[in-house]
Amino acid sequence: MPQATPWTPPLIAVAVDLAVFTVLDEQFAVLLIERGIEPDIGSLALPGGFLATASEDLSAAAARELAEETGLDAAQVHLEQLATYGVPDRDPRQRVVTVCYLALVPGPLSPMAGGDARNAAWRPVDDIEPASLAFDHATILAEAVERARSKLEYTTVATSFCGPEFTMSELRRVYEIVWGRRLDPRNFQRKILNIPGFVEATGKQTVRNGGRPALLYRAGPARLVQPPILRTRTDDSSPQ
Amino acid sequence: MPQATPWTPPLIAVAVDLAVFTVLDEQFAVLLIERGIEPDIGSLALPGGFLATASEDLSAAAARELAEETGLDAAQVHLEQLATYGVPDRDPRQRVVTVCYLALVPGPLSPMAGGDARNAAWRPVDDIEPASLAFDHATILAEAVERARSKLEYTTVATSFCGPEFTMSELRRVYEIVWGRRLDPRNFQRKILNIPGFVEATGKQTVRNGGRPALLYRAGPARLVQPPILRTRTDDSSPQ
DNA sequence: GGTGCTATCGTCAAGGTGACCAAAAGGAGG
DNA sequence: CCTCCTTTTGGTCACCTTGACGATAGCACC
Repeated sequence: MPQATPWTPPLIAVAVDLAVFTVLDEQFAVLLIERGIEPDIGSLALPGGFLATASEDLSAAAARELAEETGLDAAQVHLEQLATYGVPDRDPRQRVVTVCYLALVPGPLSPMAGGDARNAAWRPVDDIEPASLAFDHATILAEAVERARSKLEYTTVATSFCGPEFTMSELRRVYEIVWGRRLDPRNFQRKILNIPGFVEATGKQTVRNGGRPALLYRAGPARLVQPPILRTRTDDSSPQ
Repeated sequence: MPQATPWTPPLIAVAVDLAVFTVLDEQFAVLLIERGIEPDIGSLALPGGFLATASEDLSAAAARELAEETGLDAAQVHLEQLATYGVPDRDPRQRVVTVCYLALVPGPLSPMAGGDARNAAWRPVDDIEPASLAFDHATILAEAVERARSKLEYTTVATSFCGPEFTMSELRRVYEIVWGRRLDPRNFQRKILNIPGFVEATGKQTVRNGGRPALLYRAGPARLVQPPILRTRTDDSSPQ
């Protein structure tokens, strides 16, 4: 603790890491970069970096990194703090405390457009070998995946994976892909529509080739869902 | 991001703050200290401090602070990371990033025994004026209170507020006091006993003055509760 | 027009929940 | 010993949500 005597606290490098998720190509995917510098050169890692200056805000740094990697403005995506990781030897170079953020971005609209996409790529979370990740990013990624899955239960963030307008089927596919479970279309629609403020009808409907046109919705003002939409172990477990 | 050029990341003071909660005297209380040094001298604040050395682990620092303030070993209490706060001007002296931890300690057994209890005291959370708290601790405390309340819904941490053995009524009082709601004793007991691993019967029962003796339970191995125990807005809202 | 596909509405039984009655098991006081 | 009061515990019942699933609407293609 600080004293009147000239004791000064130790100074530490603070970084911000991002776990950016999307639903792309019928798969739950995360943005990973291939490291081009030591240590762990060649390994996969979550995008991130140190604070730019000693006075940069944490959330501002997260938004800056997100913009650099995906070209997306933080106002358009869901961005929240996940946790902070600071085991002393997690980086062999020096002591680094990293504040990790969770970002959910819409699917087809976000192929790293405008980002300085050196070697960043979307990877399906089910295909990632934990051992191929640098530092302690396997642990971070596992906690981020679980956070994202549970967030779908008691919040409306699933709409963050969709575009500004979406059908009930598209929203349901988000749940099915992220959870890896099949959901009944009729029960799902009943549940969503019974939650006040989850979605709002736009009045429009899709024009598609084959099948009845679907009504289009946009995200509503509600953020929390109570009671939650629980992922039960029933239903089919094959998402596709 | 780090380059091969001799760019070095800014170094920042990292602190650990604690939101230590207990159920004491039929009230939901948090441990606060009265600041003896500038800035915000005389204000109330969450206990905490800077990392002791540049190589101290974050959770180790939290456990050390907890032991200093309460004399409790971290193995006996529930201790989890809450969030990290790093707004640039939250401390007027210098840039400080603080990792806040949430601790839940048992009730009568923890009156700062053994701690260097300078001016630390339990304060009922309902009696705390937000403006009387230093720095951004009012925000931190509000989020910690909400985290603790919601944790009771989907985990078994409520047993952390009880002693090693407790009655169903004592456990129910924890929920009632933390949530500020009355709960039906019979429905509560049915719900708890239907959750596998929440509590285990000890076979013993209380010897008390008046009323039927209550069975004694201890905490079970379960940590997560599914489906959650929801705090509905029904029931009486007066906890006492 | 028939077929196939998707979306949407409705029905029904099973399980969980809140509200509440009733009984068990002790102490205090007459 | 009996009654009253207390607290704990077991049980019932109506209501709601949920999962499972039948049925219909609306469009494209052949």
